[in-house]
Amino acid sequence: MARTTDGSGTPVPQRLLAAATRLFAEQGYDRTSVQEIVEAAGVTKGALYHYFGSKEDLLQEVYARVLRLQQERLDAFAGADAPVEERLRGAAADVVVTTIENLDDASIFFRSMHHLSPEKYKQVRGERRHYHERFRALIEEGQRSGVFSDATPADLVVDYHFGSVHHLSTWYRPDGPLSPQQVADHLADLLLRALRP
Amino acid sequence: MARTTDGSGTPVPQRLLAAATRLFAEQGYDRTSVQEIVEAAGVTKGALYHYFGSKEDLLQEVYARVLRLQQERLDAFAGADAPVEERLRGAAADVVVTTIENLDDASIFFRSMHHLSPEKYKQVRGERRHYHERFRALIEEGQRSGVFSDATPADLVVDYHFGSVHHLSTWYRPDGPLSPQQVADHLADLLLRALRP
Amino acid sequence: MARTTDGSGTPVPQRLLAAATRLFAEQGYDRTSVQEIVEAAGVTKGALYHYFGSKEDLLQEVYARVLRLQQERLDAFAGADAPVEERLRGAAADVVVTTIENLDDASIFFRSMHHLSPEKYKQVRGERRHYHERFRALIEEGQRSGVFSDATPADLVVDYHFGSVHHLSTWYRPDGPLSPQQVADHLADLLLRALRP
Amino acid sequence: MARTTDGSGTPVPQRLLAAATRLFAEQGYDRTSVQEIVEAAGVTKGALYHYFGSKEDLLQEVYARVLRLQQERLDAFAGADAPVEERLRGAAADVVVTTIENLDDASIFFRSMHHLSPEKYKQVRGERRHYHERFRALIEEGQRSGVFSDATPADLVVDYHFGSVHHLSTWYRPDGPLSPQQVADHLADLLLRALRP
DNA sequence: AATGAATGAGTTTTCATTCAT
DNA sequence: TATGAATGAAAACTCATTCAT
Repeated sequence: MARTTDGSGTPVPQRLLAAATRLFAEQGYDRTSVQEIVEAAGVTKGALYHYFGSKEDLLQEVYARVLRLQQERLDAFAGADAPVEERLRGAAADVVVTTIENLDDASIFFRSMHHLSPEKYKQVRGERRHYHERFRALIEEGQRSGVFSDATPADLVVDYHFGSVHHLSTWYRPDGPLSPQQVADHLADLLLRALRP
Repeated sequence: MARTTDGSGTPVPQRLLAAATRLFAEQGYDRTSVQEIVEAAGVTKGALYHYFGSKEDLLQEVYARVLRLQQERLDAFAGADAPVEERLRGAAADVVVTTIENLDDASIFFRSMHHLSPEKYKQVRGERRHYHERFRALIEEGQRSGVFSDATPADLVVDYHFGSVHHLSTWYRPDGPLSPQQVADHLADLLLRALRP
Repeated sequence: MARTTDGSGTPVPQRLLAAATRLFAEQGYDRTSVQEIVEAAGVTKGALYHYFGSKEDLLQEVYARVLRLQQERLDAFAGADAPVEERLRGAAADVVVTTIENLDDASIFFRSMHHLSPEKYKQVRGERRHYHERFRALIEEGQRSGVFSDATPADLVVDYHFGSVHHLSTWYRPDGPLSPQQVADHLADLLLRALRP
Repeated sequence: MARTTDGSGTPVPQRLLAAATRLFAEQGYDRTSVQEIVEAAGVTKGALYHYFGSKEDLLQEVYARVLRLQQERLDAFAGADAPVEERLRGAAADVVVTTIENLDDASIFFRSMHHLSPEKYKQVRGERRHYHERFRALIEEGQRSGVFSDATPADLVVDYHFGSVHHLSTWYRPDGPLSPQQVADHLADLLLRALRP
């Protein structure tokens, strides 16, 4: 019975994480008080500090979850058995779809990363860099094999694409004219067209 | 004379604005206290509140300045007497250069916009939309005349490019290998290559 | 036990309320800072805001207590089994005695009521009106039965009497020549003499 | 041209006093800022401090005006050539009428007196006491000659009546059913009825 | 595993007053 | 006679965190 004092049956730590994610996305990290989080999760402050060392830990947990998910998906697409342009297109479109499907996490990621303490920030940045490098390797592979133009450094191309991914949380609305998959296809298409030799 | 009590000769409001811009960019809006701003500007809190109604007004002033500047430059490029692909390339590269030259303003813009009160937020968004529409019109003009591919809606193309512009403040470092102009040329190039029919 | 960190054994909220009452009466609501209140109560600001939502809430609590007390006493006197002139005399004298015995509350009541926010003010006024109406009903009862003169509207008579009650905090001094009961008897006497047919 | 920079032709000090009176009555002394006063009067802060030494001086000026007026009127009524009950009735009714006609001044008087510094407060209290004594003398005169009952000390009777006068600003509304004169007649009547032997 | 009272340093903002001009 | 920039002290309130239970 412990850990699940409300009707939902969801364990307390997950309830806290879900509440924090929503509130951080809606109001920003600094504007969200610990009090609001525990109220939204239906627990008390003591419970939060029982499971998480600090408010910042909560934020880091959100990141950890997102990073893990995205890295797994990228690995799957990049390691597939298919021509490089198909693998890149698949990965580029997939990150768009999963970002849209977790827009809250994405908003938090790009808005609140700098609220982490230097050491945690460094760690997250490291994992992020690793992710980017995997993506870049895909582009370089295509450039070496002549499938992609090498007019632009692969680094810059990666930033060009991820810029548009970050930007999604600014403009994408679920009730807009395009489905997540349509947006993803368009953005992947733009990337591949830009890379045509 | 009362307006320039330190050696610089710079009027107090401008000193405050400069200090606030730097601090907001470095630490974020919420993490910057009014106390820090006035200390950096070498005045007292009373002086700040003599010129600005609130901390938020200071933030809005930063925006107003950036928006004004960018709108002016876009108008100049878009209205030039040249083929549409040259005008688009010029505008697309210019916004990258001026963004890099004012990276502080840009960081603030994309990170702290949501800290404005609803009404001020709406106003800034409105001006921003106007700016985007001017840019989109350029792309649509090229699509209609067949110079650009119309495979992707112009709206999405605009967001694709501005995503990368916003993203600059995340990765661009003045001591990196590329000059602002080189980055700008590469990004404009990617845009125009993606638009090739 | 956490609630009684000083020697007195009195719970923190009551200590705060007592300190606030005394200070509001002595200095007025606006002139009393939250800092002064918590110092007088021997706690910290955080503790105050743990129990009371705002400084204004503290003020309203003072009112609530007074209103409750006075309403109870009036009900007892008005509902007694005795001729109307005795019931009115009893009630009129009693409100004087209890006002003198709680002069601090009374000063606050008549000086600081208008410092409440419009909604809270309205609520207090409502309860106050209810109290006045009970008193007026007593006078009207006597007027109808011919025991009291009806030369003056009952409303005005109520205001006449309560004017003098409010006024007590301006002039009454515990070390003066008259005891609370003597003052009460005199004022009730004036009221009943004025009502003689 | 100096002293009358707006269209009204009213000298600046009087404009300031009028603005301050209205604002003090509406919002209370502490809640009214010097800035609000000068804006309402259409001048700047420097002008205010040119004419008045402090915000408190403004308050004292309001008092001085009221006290002077009321003392003059009381002297006229008390010194008239008429039976004492007519003189008392006249004075008692007159103070009600003039209070209603200057309700702003009255509100300020009874609410903000204690905001004066100790020395100014003492001075105003002194003048006020002098006024009360003149009124009391009238009652004592009637008591000695047997026209009024001496069951109640004259002091208390004065406080009884002035309590209701102070109270006027709490309940009297210009759009109510009774004219100032009617209210005055009723209250004077109550006083004299209470004093019947 | 969880409570909730209490802390104390921090926040933005207000304001009467001064003074060089 | 009047300006308005600037001061500096104080205001109410917030909040992440701790800890005895």
